[in-house]
Amino acid sequence: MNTHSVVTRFAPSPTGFLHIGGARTALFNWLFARHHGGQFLLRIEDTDRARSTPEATEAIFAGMRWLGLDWDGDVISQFDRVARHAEVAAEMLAKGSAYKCFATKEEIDAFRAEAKVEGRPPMFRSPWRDRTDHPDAPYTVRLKAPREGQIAVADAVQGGVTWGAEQMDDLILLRSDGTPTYMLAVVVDDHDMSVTHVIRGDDHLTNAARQTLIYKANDWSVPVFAHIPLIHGADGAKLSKRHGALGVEEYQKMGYLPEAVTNYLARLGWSHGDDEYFTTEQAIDWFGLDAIGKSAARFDFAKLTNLNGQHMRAAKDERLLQAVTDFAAAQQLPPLTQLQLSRMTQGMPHLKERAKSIAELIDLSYFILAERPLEFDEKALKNLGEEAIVMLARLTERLQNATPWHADKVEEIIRAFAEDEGLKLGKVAQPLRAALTGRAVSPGVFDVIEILGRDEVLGRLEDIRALPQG
RNA sequence: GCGCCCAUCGUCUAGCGGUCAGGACGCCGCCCUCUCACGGCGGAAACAGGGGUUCGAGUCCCCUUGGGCGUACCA
Repeated sequence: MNTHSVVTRFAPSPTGFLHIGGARTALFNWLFARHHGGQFLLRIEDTDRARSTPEATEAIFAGMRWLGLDWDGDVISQFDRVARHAEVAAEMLAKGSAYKCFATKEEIDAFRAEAKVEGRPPMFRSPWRDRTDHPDAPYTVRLKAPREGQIAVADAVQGGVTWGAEQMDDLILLRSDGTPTYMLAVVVDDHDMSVTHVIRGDDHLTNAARQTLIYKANDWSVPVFAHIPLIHGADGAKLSKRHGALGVEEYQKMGYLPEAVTNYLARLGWSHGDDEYFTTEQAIDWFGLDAIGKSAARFDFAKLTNLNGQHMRAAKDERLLQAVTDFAAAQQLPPLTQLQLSRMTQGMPHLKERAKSIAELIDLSYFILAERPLEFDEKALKNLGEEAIVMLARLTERLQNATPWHADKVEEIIRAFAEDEGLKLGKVAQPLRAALTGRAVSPGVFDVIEILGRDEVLGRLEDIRALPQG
């Protein structure tokens, strides 16, 4: 074990569910830590008391668990650390790397308004930066940012990025009510947690520069930054609910497998040669910051769905069965009966070949889940005309004597029947499928027959005689 | 406005000076076939534009255009 080499963290604010973008950020941090045998920490950025909720925190935990992103150690609450943040601010004040600013919100607003009119940068320049007189009034603690030179960030993904010092303002560390700002809290927490690699969305790139200033002011070592490109919607615009910026639990409800979501997310912005389909273990094996691209990716449900189909086909039957029951529970469907469960188990090898999601698999399982008499969809009905029903009645007689009741035996009988009737197999199989499944699409009829069992098959064949014609 | 980032098929991407610009999803056609799916074979489909550098540019530099992000006593 090499726990000291790499420490990453995921630091969501608990203001909503774990959306897909956050999930990918978490995934990258997790993959990187696991690849290096390091630690992956979880910190909840709950300093915004008004917007943070315990439900959201719970949703984030649930989402990460579902994806299999396990974190090390205890979850850190940023809010619990406000005293520590204030302490660091006090130290900076004492060292002179920060100062008390007595400017009021109104004064700052006025400054900005004036700057805009005069075409100057809207960055506030506090008059209190170099003053030593301290009125008895509320104040904020500001960083005394360098006014000259360059500030550089060596980003593992973006490369070297520099800003002129004139682009940096004296950002607020502590608000006038004494609470820390995000900028201070993140740096202090990451430092205290010994985070070595900060992997996050590239919307934070400029924050990296400002945060670097805080690290330097405290003589702390700066972590490796890796700003990964954001995910966009299918139309290239910012990801919204319409596009898939849903909570990860929504993906579960749509019937996606976590390993497929993980696979897809990993491929968004990261690549390993031409590999498209891979397991989470392989992703851990292969993952590295150097193979992360710089441009934003669009979310594509079609590809996710395809990957999901591949993962379903590769999944063990029992795992899929579990996913089915979980899915049913999540959808608040009635739990499966013993009979349904056993038929489902038997049918799984045939079902999973055809479904690209758990939802589709369940839909395809209608013939397993339904009770007699079946409901027939339109396409099934088209296969059950008068002639077909009479034909199936003749077939039923032969089927009754099938022994053993196995797909192979049944196939033998049906093929012989078709030949005797002078019909192509399809002319028999399609009506038969319709009669047995209520649909025009299903696993192979011979398999369907074996799964359903003699009594059920014969029963269903009898049922269709009652079908109204016309 | 200012700053920063980005730009290869519709989409995800490979490419790291010399390739017929490769793969995957999706799409189209054919095959397999009891339906569907799987699988197999084939096809259409891209280096945003313009300047340089170089014997040679998708690859390096500059500009334009188009996107994105940031510019809070939010995180």
